[in-house]
Amino acid sequence: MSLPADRAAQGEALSRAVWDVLAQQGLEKLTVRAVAAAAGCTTGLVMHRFPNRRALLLHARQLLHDTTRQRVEALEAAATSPRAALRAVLRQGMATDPETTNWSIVWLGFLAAAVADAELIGMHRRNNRAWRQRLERLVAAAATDWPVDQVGMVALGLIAMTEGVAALAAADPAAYPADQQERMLDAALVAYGLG
Amino acid sequence: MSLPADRAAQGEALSRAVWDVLAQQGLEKLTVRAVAAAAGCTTGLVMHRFPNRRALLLHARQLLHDTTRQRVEALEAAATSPRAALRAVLRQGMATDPETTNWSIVWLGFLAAAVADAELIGMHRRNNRAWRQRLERLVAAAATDWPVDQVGMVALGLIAMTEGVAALAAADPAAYPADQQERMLDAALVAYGLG
DNA sequence: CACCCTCCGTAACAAGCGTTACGGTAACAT
DNA sequence: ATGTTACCGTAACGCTTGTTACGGAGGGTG
Repeated sequence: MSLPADRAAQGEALSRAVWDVLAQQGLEKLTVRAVAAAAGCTTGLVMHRFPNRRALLLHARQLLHDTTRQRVEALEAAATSPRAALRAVLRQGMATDPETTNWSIVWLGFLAAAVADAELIGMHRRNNRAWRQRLERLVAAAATDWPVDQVGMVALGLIAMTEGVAALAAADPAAYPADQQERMLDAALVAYGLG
Repeated sequence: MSLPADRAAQGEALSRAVWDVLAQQGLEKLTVRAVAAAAGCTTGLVMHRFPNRRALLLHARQLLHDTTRQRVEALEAAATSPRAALRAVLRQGMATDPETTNWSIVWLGFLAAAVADAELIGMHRRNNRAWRQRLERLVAAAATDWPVDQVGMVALGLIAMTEGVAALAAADPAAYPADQQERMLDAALVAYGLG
């Protein structure tokens, strides 16, 4: 018989295949056949697991969010101070190694795909707002005496900066090496009074 | 007879149609037929003007860069001080109105399309490096006594922040209204000592 | 052994894609 | 008026796409 765990594991593997195709071949080549090939199966399995292509993309998008959330929560729990937690969480949002670079490319691909898909853009907004709230909480914990306005503006500046440098570094890794991104982040934290 | 200006104007109109389709329908629907429909002509004209779809995209991508460069140079020339020039140039890079929001979506679409296209990614890198040099020059002019390292880090932070907030605001305009972006920019400039 | 049910690979389908070839139209030259 | 040339709309081609339907393989159950 087929345990639900098996089906879930297959869905996860297919979602990972979606990420791979998106990172290596781009959104235009993100076809059901390409995903099946990347997962080492046929299109039959894919279409038996998901009702259609969109459902596959939606699942992969949500799994991407859940995965990064788990990773971020682990970083947050392991940090020794509020400022260390803030820096660790921001750091993983940049593209400082092949792994995070891949995630940034995949993130960009989903964002581009969301332009014409109401459900995808809805997921992006939910996830991004949660992400923003998390960072506002981290900034508030790192600067307990700040007014709410300042917390919001600084959190927004830090979110935008890391998101932006991740995209830039993903598109041109040679021009945006890891140490420059880290020094940029530290310079911003110091400038905001969070160093 | 057909002056070269006519052909150039047609190429420009088709490129604008590419932007429209990219902004309103997304990369996946960016077909030759959709571009022709947006331009009010048939696929025949498109394929007589450009050898193939890729050439059309490359032309539209380069024209996007040239257009923004012209706009930025006008802003820079009209500024009354180095700091005003820096702020004006950074400001237009965000998504603070429907026009700049559209440009941000188009920019994202081209970036996503560049993942699988060596020539598109090459254009992106050339243009982005020129953009970065421009901002380093503006930051250096606004803070004449800074060491080169600091100029580079601050310029990078500002570029990444505006690029990032443009993407976020394009994907979720309600959550990132124009005044929040502006206040975020001002807060960052003040924090960096460029207010 | 026979039966059945689940799973999934294979093959086909219509639709949409980029691209090509043809044919008509309008303007200019003679 | 007639021939020539440039321009571009129309229609078709082959290919790839998402999706569907069929059929076989494998393991429980009587």
